Amino acid sequence: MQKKVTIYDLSKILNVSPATVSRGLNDHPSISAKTKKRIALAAKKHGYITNKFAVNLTKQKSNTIGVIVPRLNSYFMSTVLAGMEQVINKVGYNLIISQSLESEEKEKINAKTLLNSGVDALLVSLSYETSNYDHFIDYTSRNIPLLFFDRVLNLPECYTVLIDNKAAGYEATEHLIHQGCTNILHISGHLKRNVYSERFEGYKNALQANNISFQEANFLETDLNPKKIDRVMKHIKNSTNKIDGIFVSSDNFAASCIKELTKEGYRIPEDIKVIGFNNDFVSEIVSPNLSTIDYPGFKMGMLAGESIIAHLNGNINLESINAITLRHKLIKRESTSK
Amino acid sequence: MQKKVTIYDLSKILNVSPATVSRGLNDHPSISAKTKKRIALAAKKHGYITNKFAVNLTKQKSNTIGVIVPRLNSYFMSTVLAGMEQVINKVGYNLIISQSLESEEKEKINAKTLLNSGVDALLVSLSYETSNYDHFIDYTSRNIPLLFFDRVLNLPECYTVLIDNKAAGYEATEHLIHQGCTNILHISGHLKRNVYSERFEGYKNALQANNISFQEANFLETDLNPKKIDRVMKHIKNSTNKIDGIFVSSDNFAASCIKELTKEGYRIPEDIKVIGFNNDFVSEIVSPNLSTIDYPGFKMGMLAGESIIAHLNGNINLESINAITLRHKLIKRESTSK
DNA sequence: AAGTTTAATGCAATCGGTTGCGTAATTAAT
DNA sequence: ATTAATTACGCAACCGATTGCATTAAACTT
Repeated sequence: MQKKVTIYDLSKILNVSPATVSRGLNDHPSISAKTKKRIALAAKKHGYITNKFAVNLTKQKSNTIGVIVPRLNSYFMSTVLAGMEQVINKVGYNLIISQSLESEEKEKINAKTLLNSGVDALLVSLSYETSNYDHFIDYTSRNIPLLFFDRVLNLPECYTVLIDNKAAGYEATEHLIHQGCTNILHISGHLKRNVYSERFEGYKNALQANNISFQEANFLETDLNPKKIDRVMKHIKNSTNKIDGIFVSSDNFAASCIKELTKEGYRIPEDIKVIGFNNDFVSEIVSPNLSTIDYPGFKMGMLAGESIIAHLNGNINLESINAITLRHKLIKRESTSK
Repeated sequence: MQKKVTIYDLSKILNVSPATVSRGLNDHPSISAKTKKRIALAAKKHGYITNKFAVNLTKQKSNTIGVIVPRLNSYFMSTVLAGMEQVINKVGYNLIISQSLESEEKEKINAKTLLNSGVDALLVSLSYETSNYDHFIDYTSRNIPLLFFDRVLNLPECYTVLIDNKAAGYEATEHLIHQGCTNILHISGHLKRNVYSERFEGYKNALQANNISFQEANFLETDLNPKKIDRVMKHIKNSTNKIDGIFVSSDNFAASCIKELTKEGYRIPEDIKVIGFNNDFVSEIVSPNLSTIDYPGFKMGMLAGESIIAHLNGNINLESINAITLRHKLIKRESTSK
């Protein structure tokens, strides 16, 4: 193994000071062109690579951004991350990614770990469980920028990137109503999270606007895990009024519903119409095709990444901005046709 | 904003030397219990957090592991990453994740960036394109452990985690044969990558073992992008001998095939039987259910993570091990039933 | 009581760049 | 030719923790 080459080694080789080598490598204006060339050549020749540890220490900056997501293995989240990674890498930053696995405890630990490892900023999408937010105080009190995306939190110092879930929930529900549904079941995630509570709001508003009274029995709070579909099926079968429409807050779960309902003899969309959320890949695969809300995950990731970078570079100041809302889109497919 | 507290601040407050504070915080045996307690208390009281930049510099180690994957937004990859993240976080390491987007150029850049940022090890799944491997020399020559998973490379110093793709390809193909198929199309990814070339080998071996001669026309090298399904459909329609079985190297693509074939009037599995690869979520959603090869992504991630950690801790030496092969499993579903 | 262990802590160098300030060398101005 | 202005570079402190090697203080031997 070759031992690592430092600017001190280069400075000896070139007979200049380490300061000159450092400035030369960083293209500092006060170094002459020839000297820069000599330095660059020597650096290449001896395989010099800058020791980021030392740079980080002096600059007190790691060029690294932390991310906490509920889970990595979801189509939506991995798409968001792909967007982030793309813009962030382009400007020389790195992404440290960790998952909370929907646990508040793990989210806290991750936040602390990332704080410790010196991330320059933190991007978070909250876990299902989280209801105490003290672990973010460490960041705000240290002026480390904090940005929430998708599953957000309305802290005064923080900035959020999301879609208008209330409007989207409204549109999805109204679409079902327009297609003739009158007794619509809403299968939601945990209401603690904005994304679900707001879609629920939208759902209720759409009902009201169309003179349909909301029934408690038509609301199901779940963890949207396709493996726990049984409870939903039981609920549907046992409902007193025949359910003729379902608005599910996740495509995966909606696809499972379609699959299971079909198996039980229900015809989709004739007996029950179904609409999902996310425009996941499965929505085009399931039969019948799933109507859904297009959710711009990749753009959300890019935007979150761009915003945080711009803030770090001092180009924009997130403190004056509250939230960025992305455009969503209703996608009508077979599962809700008349 | 509170200014950051250092061990020097604490040492002044407590009237001890910085060395004592450092040792106290690290539970060094030569510090008395009372002093340790005083130090711990003061640290908590003043919100001290260790400056990882300084630690990294002295220790020349970042407790960070780099990962390069082709894409983040794939069900399989995000599952692998979830496995890695889980084991790696548990032992106090962080994961820096980057994606090559199937481009050799980007893979090279990522490798360099990660090297620069001082990762302690690198985990790689190769891009489609990559055919030159010089960017990994920087790692091997510096004795930075390098581990390939899934899409691997057989370098002497490197360690790989994968499944037996040849056997899996054999089983998938033979299953189709057992179900009565005699003219089986294989839709593959780029043969440059082991995962695809070996499945192809397995496919050919299974044909041969069953006295079916391999037809060039029954092999399609693609990039497995569902958006480019047209070419495949054309191929199937134009094939001289009626194709009665398809072995696709990806569930997503297989699901798209089923969808499209059904649309064109083919009956699955009566006219054509289809088997995929990966046991992705969509395989259970598509109608008919897709037979496939179960591919232990989460375990693969865990194993890769555990191996690299064990190596870094000196518990095992990867240099003596060549490859770890995980168990796969044939999953028979409706798409290949008789 | 003098010498020897043992326990507890401090000194100071080190990791590898960065950067404000000073200085020598070169060029421009008068 | 002398002074002023640039240009090019070096000095040395600094970022914050770690650690080998003293050193001091306390405990133990004989």
